[in-house]
Amino acid sequence: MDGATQQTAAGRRSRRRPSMADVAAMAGVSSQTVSRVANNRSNVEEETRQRVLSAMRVLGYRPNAAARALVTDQFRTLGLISFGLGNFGNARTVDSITRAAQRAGYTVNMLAIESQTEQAVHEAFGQLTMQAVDGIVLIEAQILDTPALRLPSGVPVVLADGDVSHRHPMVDTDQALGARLVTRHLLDLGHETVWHVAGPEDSYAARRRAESWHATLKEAGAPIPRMLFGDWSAASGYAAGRVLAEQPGVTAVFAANDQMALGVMRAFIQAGRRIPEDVSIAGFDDLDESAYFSPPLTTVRQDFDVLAERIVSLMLDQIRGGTAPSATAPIAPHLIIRESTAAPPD
Amino acid sequence: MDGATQQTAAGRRSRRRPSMADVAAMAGVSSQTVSRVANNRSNVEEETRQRVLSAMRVLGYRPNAAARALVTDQFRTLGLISFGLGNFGNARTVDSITRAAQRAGYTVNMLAIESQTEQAVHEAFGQLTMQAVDGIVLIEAQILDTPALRLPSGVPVVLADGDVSHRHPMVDTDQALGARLVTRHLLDLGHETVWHVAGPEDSYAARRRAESWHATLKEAGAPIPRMLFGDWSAASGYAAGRVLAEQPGVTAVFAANDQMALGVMRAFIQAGRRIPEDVSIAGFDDLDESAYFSPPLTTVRQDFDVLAERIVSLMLDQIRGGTAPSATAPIAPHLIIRESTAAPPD
DNA sequence: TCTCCACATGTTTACGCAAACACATGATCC
DNA sequence: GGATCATGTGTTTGCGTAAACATGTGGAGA
Repeated sequence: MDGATQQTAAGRRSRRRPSMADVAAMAGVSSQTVSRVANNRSNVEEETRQRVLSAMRVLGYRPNAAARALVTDQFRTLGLISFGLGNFGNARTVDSITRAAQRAGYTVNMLAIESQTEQAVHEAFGQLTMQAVDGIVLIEAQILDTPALRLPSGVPVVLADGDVSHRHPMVDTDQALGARLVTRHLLDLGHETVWHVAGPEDSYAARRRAESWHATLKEAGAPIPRMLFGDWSAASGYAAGRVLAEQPGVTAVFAANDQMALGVMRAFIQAGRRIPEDVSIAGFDDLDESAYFSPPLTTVRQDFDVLAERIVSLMLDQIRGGTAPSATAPIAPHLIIRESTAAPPD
Repeated sequence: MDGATQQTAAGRRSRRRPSMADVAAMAGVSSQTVSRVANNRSNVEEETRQRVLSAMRVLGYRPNAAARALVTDQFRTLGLISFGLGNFGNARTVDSITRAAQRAGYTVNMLAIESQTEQAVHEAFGQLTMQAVDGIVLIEAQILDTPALRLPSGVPVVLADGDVSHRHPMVDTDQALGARLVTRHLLDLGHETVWHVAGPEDSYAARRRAESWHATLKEAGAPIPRMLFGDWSAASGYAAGRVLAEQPGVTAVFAANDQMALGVMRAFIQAGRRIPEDVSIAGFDDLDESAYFSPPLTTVRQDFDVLAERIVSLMLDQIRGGTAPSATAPIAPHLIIRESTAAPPD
């Protein structure tokens, strides 16, 4: 009986991951010295260090992240709330943020939300603050300043491409400029006006692109066609494209992202309209793939890396300094002209 | 002087995030009762619970993840090592894993590695084990069993679409079956043989697709053309496509993923060859977008959700049970025939 | 009526680490 | 040659939480 108990205890003990104390015992030093070696402080004699290091190796020691974080009060992890990686623009953004964070020695803890409801954002936020993160990045969240959704304080937050908030630092792409560039480009080509397939109504980026398209047309005195809505997917672009392809007057379409532009192109081609001879199509994002569409897509290039760089540095400022950094100017995108746009047929 | 010190101390105290002790003091209960409320245990009187809850609200209390993890020994976070989200197939996989993990109450902590070198994988692994994770998922890592790269034990690991390992559970898509399906499809259409644009040489998935393509041709007694290599990107597919478009005999091409297939299609179209009348092109992955290429792409659909579901459940088995689960059968992909493939010209 | 038990709550402890402090030892300076 | 200092190491402590154990209360069952 006693033997069995012993064995169980031994089993349990050996299953337990080794701690500093175990390493210390084996190396014949204090656990504090082990700590010094683990954090490679300079004030440890070389011979001692080697002894500790080899004890670590033998025991397979790994520092316990929880204990360390409890003392240092940091995890070197950023929380990230986004709408999932299905949307390529999102995926690119998240990719860039991950890399930027990594360069700063941080990893990224992801949480995807399905919908843009206050409820969903709030829940995600709650879950993430209970997670081991030092700060939270919110992508494309536009409903933060509603009274119902008060983001809990005490956690550094950075907003990217979302609604204006006076309570948190933000980073933004100049969506308006991008939309203006494409719209003008199409108008300058000689098109009487430009149709628009917008992103979902609850997306802030989509709204700003649409507003700017509208303003640009108005400035130019061009007629303003009714806007169509998609959900960023190629399928929704295709659906919108079919509607547009039935209207004979359509000669230029600006889709709010490249995926939808792809769908729009497909619909027109299927309807027997040539691009760009019969109709010009432009997108937004400039995915790596867009240059290989048939025809290659005229679009607006976003600099995801710069965006990510800024997000991370704003985050680190808050984590380290505690100061609220000033807002930075929005990042300017630029127009990439390819073969999907041309002068209208006469 | 004393006043200043006082103030500083007070400032510091107030800046500190409130702990259970603070909530307990305000609610006039012990901190253990606060803990019970926080974990909503049943054995707390309703009136007490409300008192604690409101104290939490007033103080803006959030549980400290580090302290909690130190005691419970779990973070409810999975580490994930992949090659970045630039590749859409990867992005889809990561997206599915994130969602599957979320359903199980876990978040995903990402780390992207640039290259498939032992060094990079090893470093990523090291960094992640020091992070606050309960287990680590490795996607497409094929060099794990080299003697130099011994994954540290003590951390649950699951391998996805990677090299065979006898030390860790794995989940796999049946790459060979997928490649066989497309190749056979093209052969059955009447093509004399099928060219192949493979993924990078160091990718296990790419290698298996290529091997299966080769075997299928051999079985059918078809001539085996020299294989071209890409890096999964549309640009590399385009480069390969230009080479192929110069060879007049090419009537059918199987690209190892949809992005490269897009590039190949572009190259052929640019060379004045019609798809599928002059040449058939097929891909692998079935991105949502592939149905909207011009023409829509014949490809192999991978079920990323099932893959993710299995990965996560294998992970949880290890975390909870500690048992090494048996290997599951590879996930069968299936062929999606669209308009990019047809009988060869006569 | 007394015992026993369910229930609400409090007290003590351990988790693993790093900061703060203490203490030797030997070199360096006037 | 004693004061001063840098260097390597050990000891003590506290971070915030949840488990384990302890206590007190009231009601059910004999």
